[in-house]
Amino acid sequence: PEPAFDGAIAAYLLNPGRTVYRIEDLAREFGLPEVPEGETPGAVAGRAGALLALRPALESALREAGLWSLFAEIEMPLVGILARMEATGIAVQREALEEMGRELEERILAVQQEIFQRVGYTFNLNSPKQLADVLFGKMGLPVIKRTKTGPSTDAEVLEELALQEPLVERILDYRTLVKLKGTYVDGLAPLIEADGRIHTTFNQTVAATGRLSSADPNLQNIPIRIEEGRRIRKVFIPGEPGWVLFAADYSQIELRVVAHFSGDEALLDAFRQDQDIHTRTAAEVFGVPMEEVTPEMRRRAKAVNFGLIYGQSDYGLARALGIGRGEAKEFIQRYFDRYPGVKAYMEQKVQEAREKGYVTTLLGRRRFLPEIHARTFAVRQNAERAAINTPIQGTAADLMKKAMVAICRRLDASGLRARLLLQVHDELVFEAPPEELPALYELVVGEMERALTLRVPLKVEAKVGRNWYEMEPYTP
DNA sequence: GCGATCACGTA
DNA sequence: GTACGTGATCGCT
Repeated sequence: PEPAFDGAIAAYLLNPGRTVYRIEDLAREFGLPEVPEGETPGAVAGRAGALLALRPALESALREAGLWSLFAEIEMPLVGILARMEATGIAVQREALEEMGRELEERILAVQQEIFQRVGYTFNLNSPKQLADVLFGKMGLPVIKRTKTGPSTDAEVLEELALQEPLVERILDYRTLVKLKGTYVDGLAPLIEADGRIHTTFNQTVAATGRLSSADPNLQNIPIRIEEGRRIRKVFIPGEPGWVLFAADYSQIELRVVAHFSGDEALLDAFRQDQDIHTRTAAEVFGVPMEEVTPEMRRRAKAVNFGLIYGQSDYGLARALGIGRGEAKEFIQRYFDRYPGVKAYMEQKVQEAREKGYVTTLLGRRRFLPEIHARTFAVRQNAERAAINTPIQGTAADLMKKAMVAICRRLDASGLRARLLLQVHDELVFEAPPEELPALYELVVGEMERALTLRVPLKVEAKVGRNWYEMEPYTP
């Protein structure tokens, strides 16, 4: 049975930047009588009473803010959907996970040995401080950048140092292996429950942009980019014999949202023609036909497109591409020359945040940005980037949530046995009997593509596999 | 045991 | 440059 009202979710929509949802605090905020704190029967009863009184106050506030339909038609129905996803969980091959652990352990010991041998003594390789002493003290390597407490030893720094000291490459290997074993093998193993499945918690009131988050464990950050880590996905399997995993993900959802909001002709055109967006951007920015775009040009254009979503600065783009600020500034300049609608859109969002104090998504979700008026430049700039990014990231979240509600409603009515397991921001993961795939595809891809009508088509790509590693493109 | 810090995984 | 969560270390209580 679906809950009718959740005070925390109401409070989240009214201000998604809040971090606590204590009834005592909400009561004060909405002008109710003071509620006693503590765990005495009186305090507990007081909170129950206050929550009852809060309901009409929160409901009126939602209506006044134009958030009622988002609350009633998307967020509340989603509560039950997420609860079911959590209860269902995802099956994990314990044996395979443990085998990966043993293999990683072996490799870690070997790499560690090699490093200690070269350094001449042992130390705690997991301590950035001790590592810094070795690299910048004993070995006399140059400090590339600093954290607030000392020299930085992050991957970016180590990659640069590796050019002059091969040992550093081994330290990078060590970091990768330890991360995989610690977070994804030793971290996940104890969370496999008696049913052979891992049950995450989807948090619906944490992310200020409207996204979900996943914790205990976080199943939204399972490695995929690097092959080494990607292998972790092999242990995530369908929970019924003969079943498969089915995934559907939005293609370039955030840039499509930018195209919709900005109305920029070139961007709209690119998506209407279903072009490779990074290649098209490279062609525009470098002034060549799409056929003549080189991999390097595309790589740079891709960074510009990402930067765009994040509210790019010349400084940030320069860092991402490892180029000078002047050159980065030129790229951005050229981008805005070719995509003037995007430039105008970004300026408009910052202005809106200044005037109204908040920005909104397509479905009216709002995020307050009080720091848009900060006296400190860096703090203010951060708020300006959030003003640009939130409507984009948040609208993508709106779309996905709306699709999830529609999909689950239809799935329930369909008699299909397929189950929704995970949401990873722009992707949904199901387990299903293979014979249901054609119907599941139509249902899921159809609802995702038609969740909202934008000025550009929404594109969804489907994949199927015997585990979360072996996912191959699927069309019925 | 707790919190800050650093580092690093995802979209 | 956006948004998250987790693990190890380290200094503190």
